[in-house]
Amino acid sequence: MARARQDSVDRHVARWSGLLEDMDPEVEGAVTRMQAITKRLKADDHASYAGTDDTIEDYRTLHALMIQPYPEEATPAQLADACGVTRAAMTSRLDRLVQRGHATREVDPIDRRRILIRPTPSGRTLWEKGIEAGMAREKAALSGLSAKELATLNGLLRKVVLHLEGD
Amino acid sequence: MARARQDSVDRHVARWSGLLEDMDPEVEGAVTRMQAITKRLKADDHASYAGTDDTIEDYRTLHALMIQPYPEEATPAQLADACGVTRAAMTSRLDRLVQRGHATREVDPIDRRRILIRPTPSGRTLWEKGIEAGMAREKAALSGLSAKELATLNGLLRKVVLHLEGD
DNA sequence: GACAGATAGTCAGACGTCTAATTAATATCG
DNA sequence: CGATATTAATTAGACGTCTGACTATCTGTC
Repeated sequence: MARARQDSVDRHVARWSGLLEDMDPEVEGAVTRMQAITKRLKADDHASYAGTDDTIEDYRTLHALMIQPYPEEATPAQLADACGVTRAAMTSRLDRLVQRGHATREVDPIDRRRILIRPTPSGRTLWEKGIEAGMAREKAALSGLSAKELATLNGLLRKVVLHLEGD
Repeated sequence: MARARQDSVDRHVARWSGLLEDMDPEVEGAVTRMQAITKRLKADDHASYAGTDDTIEDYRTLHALMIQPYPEEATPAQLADACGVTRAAMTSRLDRLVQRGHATREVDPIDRRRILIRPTPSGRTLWEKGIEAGMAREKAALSGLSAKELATLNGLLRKVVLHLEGD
């Protein structure tokens, strides 16, 4: 089995493994690589909306709205949870989304504390375009792996996530 | 071989795989899991400096400073590259670091456009404390994997990074 | 039925980052 | 030698997020 070529993370880890004897290069490498990969994906996501009036956050909020259990209607709190941001952050996301005509805000007549968010046709269009392109970017990023390798990677990552979620 | 238990990502992917037939659950799962893991690590990093006057960015800048080829002396541009932020961001990081007495700024006498950054004793102390704790957090996050599994994960991630770096 | 507590959403202020413009010093070349 | 281009660092203004405070509405209990 041929030794894999070095990536930038190997060089990065090698540089300071000399200074710190109790560092585990495998831990450091895995963490640094996951950070590098997600950073790259994030940058690509943002870049894909450069030059448009919309943002990746617009898309992600709409995506959360579309896949709600009760589809195409949700409260800000539900969307915030689904997107992994605070409610305050969702308020400003929704400000932009409504202002650009991609969604509507409406007071829930049953519980007047709650606001119901619904996508408009233009919001639906934005989501449909975004989901295609987003899946293509993710697929391209992982296209260096075979189907079998990808499944193995995913299994190991699931194990890590299960551990982080406290079993 | 027992089927692995479901994590939150499995449930997340399952919810919208019904709506989108041309989604690859393995790709989506791997990407979402890497994002979840790095997000958690980031949150833990920030939390570990809560209640102190210092931040994880202070630590990371100092870390870059310590592992420079020419140790313990670097320009803002070198630190920005090492930390993966812009020079503008490094300027404000250094403002805080210098203001809190963890580093010094000095004009390079040879090329007076350049600034030389050096850690102070308190900066060195902050780095030493941070590196221990940081490695412990990373180790804990990946402690659900055996040494062999971790090596396999790392090999697959290296392959992805090499692909992203254009071979 | 009134009132204390919980809950939904928003607002205010801070933080860290980004891009683009600016200032200062050095390099290059006719 | 002087004009121009390049390079290093900073500044200005925007963005998205966060925490914590605030308003409005609903719930439960006496």
